[in-house]
Amino acid sequence: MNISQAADQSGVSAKAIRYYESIALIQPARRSGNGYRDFGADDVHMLRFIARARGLGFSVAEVADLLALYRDKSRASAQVRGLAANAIGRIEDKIAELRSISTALSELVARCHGDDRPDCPILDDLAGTA
Amino acid sequence: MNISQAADQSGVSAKAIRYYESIALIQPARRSGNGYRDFGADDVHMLRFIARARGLGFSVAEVADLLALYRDKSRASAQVRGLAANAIGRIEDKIAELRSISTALSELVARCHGDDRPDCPILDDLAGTA
DNA sequence: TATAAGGTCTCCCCTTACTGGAAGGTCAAG
DNA sequence: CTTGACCTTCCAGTAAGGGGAGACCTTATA
Repeated sequence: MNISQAADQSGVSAKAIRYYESIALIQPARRSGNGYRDFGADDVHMLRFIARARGLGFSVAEVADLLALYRDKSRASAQVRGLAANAIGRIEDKIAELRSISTALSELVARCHGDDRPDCPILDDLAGTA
Repeated sequence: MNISQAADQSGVSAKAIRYYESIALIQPARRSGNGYRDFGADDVHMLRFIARARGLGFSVAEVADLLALYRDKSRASAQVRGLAANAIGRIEDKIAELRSISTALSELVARCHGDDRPDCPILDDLAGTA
Protein backbone atom coordinates (compact mmCIF):
# COMPACT_ATOMS: atom_id res chain seq x y z
CA MET A 1 0.00 0.00 0.00
CA ASN A 2 1.04 3.61 -0.52
CA ILE A 3 2.17 5.94 2.20
CA SER A 4 -1.16 7.67 2.72
CA GLN A 5 -2.93 4.36 3.29
CA ALA A 6 -0.25 3.37 5.77
CA ALA A 7 -0.67 6.75 7.42
CA ASP A 8 -4.43 6.33 7.69
CA GLN A 9 -4.18 2.84 9.07
CA SER A 10 -1.44 3.57 11.55
CA GLY A 11 -2.36 7.01 12.74
CA VAL A 12 1.12 8.29 11.84
CA SER A 13 1.17 11.07 9.26
CA ALA A 14 2.92 10.50 5.95
CA LYS A 15 5.33 13.26 6.87
CA ALA A 16 6.13 11.58 10.14
CA ILE A 17 6.64 8.22 8.45
CA ARG A 18 9.21 9.73 6.11
CA TYR A 19 10.78 11.45 9.08
CA TYR A 20 11.02 8.19 11.04
CA GLU A 21 12.65 6.61 8.03
CA SER A 22 15.10 9.50 7.70
CA ILE A 23 16.26 9.15 11.29
CA ALA A 24 16.42 5.36 10.92
CA LEU A 25 13.76 4.71 13.55
CA ILE A 26 12.20 2.40 10.99
CA GLN A 27 13.79 0.51 8.12
CA PRO A 28 13.62 2.19 4.70
CA ALA A 29 10.37 1.10 3.12
CA ARG A 30 10.32 -1.12 0.07
CA ARG A 31 9.81 0.77 -3.17
CA SER A 32 7.37 -0.02 -5.94
CA GLY A 33 8.44 0.23 -9.57
CA ASN A 34 7.44 3.87 -9.69
CA GLY A 35 9.62 4.77 -6.72
CA TYR A 36 6.70 5.04 -4.32
CA ARG A 37 7.15 3.57 -0.86
CA ASP A 38 5.28 0.31 -0.47
CA PHE A 39 4.04 -0.67 2.98
CA GLY A 40 2.69 -3.95 4.28
CA ALA A 41 0.68 -4.99 7.30
CA ASP A 42 3.85 -5.49 9.33
CA ASP A 43 4.93 -1.94 8.62
CA VAL A 44 1.58 -0.61 9.72
CA HIS A 45 1.85 -2.68 12.88
CA MET A 46 5.25 -1.21 13.65
CA LEU A 47 3.98 2.31 13.00
CA ARG A 48 1.10 1.70 15.35
CA PHE A 49 3.54 0.54 18.00
CA ILE A 50 5.42 3.79 17.53
CA ALA A 51 2.27 5.86 17.62
CA ARG A 52 1.14 4.29 20.89
CA ALA A 53 4.52 4.66 22.50
CA ARG A 54 4.74 8.32 21.46
CA GLY A 55 1.24 8.83 22.76
CA LEU A 56 2.37 7.42 26.09
CA GLY A 57 5.02 10.10 26.36
CA PHE A 58 8.05 8.15 25.22
CA SER A 59 10.55 10.22 23.26
CA VAL A 60 11.55 9.06 19.82
CA ALA A 61 14.89 7.91 21.24
CA GLU A 62 13.07 5.85 23.85
CA VAL A 63 10.83 4.42 21.19
CA ALA A 64 13.96 3.26 19.40
CA ASP A 65 14.97 1.45 22.60
CA LEU A 66 11.51 -0.02 23.00
CA LEU A 67 11.55 -1.27 19.44
CA ALA A 68 14.91 -2.90 19.98
CA LEU A 69 13.61 -4.58 23.11
CA TYR A 70 10.47 -5.58 21.30
CA ARG A 71 12.50 -7.28 18.60
CA ASP A 72 14.77 -8.94 21.13
CA LYS A 73 12.63 -11.82 22.31
CA SER A 74 15.07 -12.65 25.10
CA ARG A 75 15.09 -9.21 26.71
CA ALA A 76 14.36 -8.88 30.37
CA SER A 77 11.09 -7.22 31.20
CA ALA A 78 12.99 -5.18 33.77
CA GLN A 79 14.62 -3.20 30.99
CA VAL A 80 11.30 -2.22 29.51
CA ARG A 81 9.93 -1.44 32.91
CA GLY A 82 12.96 0.77 33.55
CA LEU A 83 12.30 2.79 30.44
CA ALA A 84 8.68 3.20 31.39
CA ALA A 85 9.60 4.19 34.93
CA ASN A 86 11.95 6.86 33.58
CA ALA A 87 9.21 8.20 31.37
CA ILE A 88 6.83 8.34 34.32
CA GLY A 89 9.40 10.15 36.41
CA ARG A 90 9.94 12.73 33.72
CA ILE A 91 6.23 13.21 33.30
CA GLU A 92 5.61 13.53 37.03
CA ASP A 93 8.38 16.10 37.35
CA LYS A 94 6.83 18.10 34.58
CA ILE A 95 3.42 17.87 36.21
CA ALA A 96 4.80 19.09 39.52
CA GLU A 97 6.45 22.02 37.81
CA LEU A 98 3.31 22.99 35.94
CA ARG A 99 1.21 22.54 39.06
CA SER A 100 3.43 24.95 40.93
CA ILE A 101 3.29 27.49 38.13
CA SER A 102 -0.46 27.20 37.83
CA THR A 103 -0.91 27.73 41.54
CA ALA A 104 1.26 30.82 41.58
CA LEU A 105 -0.52 32.24 38.59
CA SER A 106 -3.94 31.49 40.02
CA GLU A 107 -3.08 33.37 43.18
CA LEU A 108 -2.11 36.38 41.14
CA VAL A 109 -5.28 36.19 39.09
CA ALA A 110 -7.35 35.97 42.24
CA ARG A 111 -5.81 39.19 43.50
CA CYS A 112 -6.45 41.02 40.23
CA HIS A 113 -9.90 42.58 40.10
CA GLY A 114 -9.89 42.33 36.31
CA ASP A 115 -11.95 45.35 35.40
CA ASP A 116 -11.36 48.64 33.60
CA ARG A 117 -9.06 50.03 36.25
CA PRO A 118 -5.34 50.01 35.47
CA ASP A 119 -4.23 48.77 38.86
CA CYS A 120 -3.04 45.19 38.45
CA PRO A 121 -1.29 43.02 41.05
CA ILE A 122 -0.12 40.65 38.32
CA LEU A 123 2.02 43.27 36.66
CA ASP A 124 3.08 44.60 40.03
CA ASP A 125 4.31 41.20 40.97
CA LEU A 126 6.16 40.67 37.70
CA ALA A 127 7.77 44.05 38.13
CA GLY A 128 8.86 43.13 41.62
CA THR A 129 6.90 46.08 42.96
CA ALA A 130 5.02 43.99 45.45
CA MET B 1 27.44 47.29 33.29
CA ASN B 2 28.45 44.54 30.90
CA ILE B 3 26.20 41.74 29.76
CA SER B 4 27.42 39.16 32.24
CA GLN B 5 26.72 41.45 35.17
CA ALA B 6 23.26 42.13 33.80
CA ALA B 7 22.82 38.39 33.36
CA ASP B 8 23.87 37.68 36.95
CA GLN B 9 21.65 40.38 38.38
CA SER B 10 18.60 39.53 36.33
CA GLY B 11 18.77 35.77 36.18
CA VAL B 12 18.59 35.88 32.40
CA SER B 13 21.56 34.33 30.61
CA ALA B 14 23.73 36.47 28.37
CA LYS B 15 22.68 34.29 25.47
CA ALA B 16 19.03 34.85 26.27
CA ILE B 17 19.54 38.60 26.58
CA ARG B 18 21.06 38.75 23.12
CA TYR B 19 18.25 36.54 21.87
CA TYR B 20 15.58 38.80 23.37
CA GLU B 21 17.25 41.73 21.71
CA SER B 22 17.37 39.91 18.37
CA ILE B 23 13.64 39.22 18.42
CA ALA B 24 12.94 42.78 19.58
CA LEU B 25 11.43 41.72 22.88
CA ILE B 26 13.70 44.33 24.43
CA GLN B 27 15.19 47.46 22.94
CA PRO B 28 18.74 47.17 21.57
CA ALA B 29 21.08 47.87 24.44
CA ARG B 30 23.25 50.96 24.49
CA ARG B 31 26.81 50.31 23.39
CA SER B 32 29.98 51.40 25.13
CA GLY B 33 32.89 52.78 23.15
CA ASN B 34 34.30 49.31 22.72
CA GLY B 35 31.08 48.00 21.20
CA TYR B 36 30.08 46.10 24.32
CA ARG B 37 26.45 46.30 25.37
CA ASP B 38 25.95 48.57 28.32
CA PHE B 39 23.10 47.88 30.72
CA GLY B 40 21.62 49.96 33.47
CA ALA B 41 19.40 49.28 36.44
CA ASP B 42 16.28 49.80 34.33
CA ASP B 43 17.43 47.18 31.89
CA VAL B 44 18.04 44.71 34.68
CA HIS B 45 14.61 45.47 36.05
CA MET B 46 13.02 44.76 32.69
CA LEU B 47 14.99 41.54 32.35
CA ARG B 48 13.82 40.45 35.77
CA PHE B 49 10.25 41.15 34.73
CA ILE B 50 10.80 38.92 31.73
CA ALA B 51 12.45 36.21 33.78
CA ARG B 52 9.57 36.12 36.23
CA ALA B 53 6.96 36.05 33.51
CA ARG B 54 8.77 33.24 31.67
CA GLY B 55 9.07 31.39 34.95
CA LEU B 56 5.34 31.67 35.34
CA GLY B 57 4.82 29.88 32.08
CA PHE B 58 4.16 32.85 29.81
CA SER B 59 5.49 32.39 26.29
CA VAL B 60 7.86 34.98 24.91
CA ALA B 61 5.03 36.31 22.75
CA GLU B 62 2.86 36.71 25.85
CA VAL B 63 5.69 38.40 27.65
CA ALA B 64 5.77 40.92 24.83
CA ASP B 65 2.08 41.58 25.47
CA LEU B 66 2.66 41.85 29.20
CA LEU B 67 5.47 44.31 28.67
CA ALA B 68 3.28 46.43 26.43
CA LEU B 69 0.55 46.40 29.07
CA TYR B 70 3.10 47.17 31.74
CA ARG B 71 4.27 50.22 29.82
CA ASP B 72 0.71 51.35 29.12
CA LYS B 73 -0.26 52.89 32.40
CA SER B 74 -3.88 53.25 31.30
CA ARG B 75 -4.44 49.61 30.45
CA ALA B 76 -7.33 47.75 31.98
CA SER B 77 -6.37 45.11 34.50
CA ALA B 78 -8.86 42.82 32.74
CA GLN B 79 -6.49 42.52 29.81
CA VAL B 80 -3.65 41.33 31.98
CA ARG B 81 -5.94 39.01 33.84
CA GLY B 82 -7.12 37.61 30.52
CA LEU B 83 -3.56 36.79 29.49
CA ALA B 84 -2.91 35.12 32.80
CA ALA B 85 -6.15 33.17 32.60
CA ASN B 86 -5.19 31.91 29.15
CA ALA B 87 -1.83 30.82 30.45
CA ILE B 88 -3.47 28.98 33.31
CA GLY B 89 -5.86 27.26 30.94
CA ARG B 90 -3.01 26.10 28.75
CA ILE B 91 -1.07 24.85 31.73
CA GLU B 92 -4.05 23.01 33.18
CA ASP B 93 -4.73 21.34 29.84
CA LYS B 94 -1.15 20.20 29.69
CA ILE B 95 -1.32 18.89 33.25
CA ALA B 96 -4.46 16.92 32.47
CA GLU B 97 -2.82 15.41 29.43
CA LEU B 98 0.32 14.44 31.32
CA ARG B 99 -1.76 13.10 34.20
CA SER B 100 -3.64 10.84 31.83
CA ILE B 101 -0.44 9.62 30.22
CA SER B 102 1.19 9.01 33.57
CA THR B 103 -1.77 7.02 34.80
CA ALA B 104 -1.84 4.83 31.73
CA LEU B 105 1.87 4.23 31.95
CA SER B 106 1.72 3.46 35.65
CA GLU B 107 -0.91 0.84 35.05
CA LEU B 108 1.30 -0.83 32.49
CA VAL B 109 4.30 -0.72 34.79
CA ALA B 110 2.24 -2.25 37.59
CA ARG B 111 1.36 -5.17 35.36
CA CYS B 112 4.98 -5.76 34.34
CA HIS B 113 6.83 -7.98 36.78
CA GLY B 114 10.11 -6.35 35.85
CA ASP B 115 12.51 -9.22 36.31
CA ASP B 116 14.71 -11.32 34.05
CA ARG B 117 11.85 -12.95 32.24
CA PRO B 118 11.09 -11.67 28.73
CA ASP B 119 7.34 -11.54 29.13
CA CYS B 120 6.30 -7.88 29.29
CA PRO B 121 2.79 -6.47 29.26
CA ILE B 122 4.15 -3.03 28.36
CA LEU B 123 5.48 -4.21 25.03
CA ASP B 124 2.44 -6.36 24.52
CA ASP B 125 0.24 -3.36 24.95
CA LEU B 126 2.31 -1.20 22.63
CA ALA B 127 2.19 -3.95 20.04
CA GLY B 128 -1.56 -4.13 20.38
CA THR B 129 -1.26 -7.78 21.38
CA ALA B 130 -3.34 -7.33 24.49
C1' DT C 1 56.16 45.36 27.41
C1' DA C 2 54.70 40.98 26.31
C1' DT C 3 51.52 37.69 27.10
C1' DA C 4 47.98 34.95 29.11
C1' DA C 5 43.42 34.80 30.86
C1' DG C 6 38.91 36.01 30.50
C1' DG C 7 34.97 38.92 28.64
C1' DT C 8 32.51 40.28 24.54
C1' DC C 9 31.19 40.47 19.69
C1' DT C 10 28.73 38.19 15.60
C1' DC C 11 27.47 34.18 13.21
C1' DC C 12 26.09 29.64 12.48
C1' DC C 13 24.72 25.03 13.81
C1' DC C 14 22.10 22.01 17.15
C1' DT C 15 18.19 20.66 19.82
C1' DT C 16 12.54 18.01 19.48
C1' DA C 17 9.56 16.02 16.51
C1' DC C 18 7.86 16.92 13.27
C1' DT C 19 4.76 20.29 9.66
C1' DG C 20 4.38 23.06 5.51
C1' DG C 21 5.59 24.10 1.07
C1' DA C 22 8.01 24.19 -3.52
C1' DA C 23 9.33 21.80 -7.68
C1' DG C 24 8.72 17.93 -10.22
C1' DG C 25 7.42 12.80 -11.45
C1' DT C 26 3.21 9.38 -11.61
C1' DC C 27 -1.29 7.59 -12.08
C1' DA C 28 -6.32 7.12 -13.03
C1' DA C 29 -10.38 9.32 -14.94
C1' DG C 30 -12.92 11.97 -18.32
C1' DC D 1 -4.80 15.55 -23.35
C1' DT D 2 -5.64 17.50 -19.32
C1' DT D 3 -6.93 17.70 -14.67
C1' DG D 4 -6.43 16.39 -10.05
C1' DA D 5 -4.75 13.52 -6.64
C1' DC D 6 -0.94 11.07 -5.44
C1' DC D 7 4.01 10.55 -4.70
C1' DT D 8 9.08 12.01 -4.52
C1' DT D 9 13.03 14.96 -2.59
C1' DC D 10 14.75 18.87 -0.38
C1' DC D 11 14.51 23.34 2.11
C1' DA D 12 12.60 26.21 5.84
C1' DG D 13 10.58 26.94 10.04
C1' DT D 14 8.76 26.06 14.67
C1' DA D 15 10.22 27.61 20.77
C1' DA D 16 13.65 29.30 23.14
C1' DG D 17 17.64 29.52 23.45
C1' DG D 18 22.62 26.51 24.11
C1' DG D 19 27.24 25.57 22.31
C1' DG D 20 31.07 26.82 20.09
C1' DA D 21 34.23 29.21 16.44
C1' DG D 22 36.94 33.06 15.26
C1' DA D 23 37.99 37.67 16.18
C1' DC D 24 38.33 41.71 19.31
C1' DC D 25 38.93 43.96 23.76
C1' DT D 26 40.52 44.52 28.54
C1' DT D 27 43.02 43.56 32.61
C1' DA D 28 46.50 41.41 35.39
C1' DT D 29 50.86 39.64 35.92
C1' DA D 30 55.74 38.49 35.01
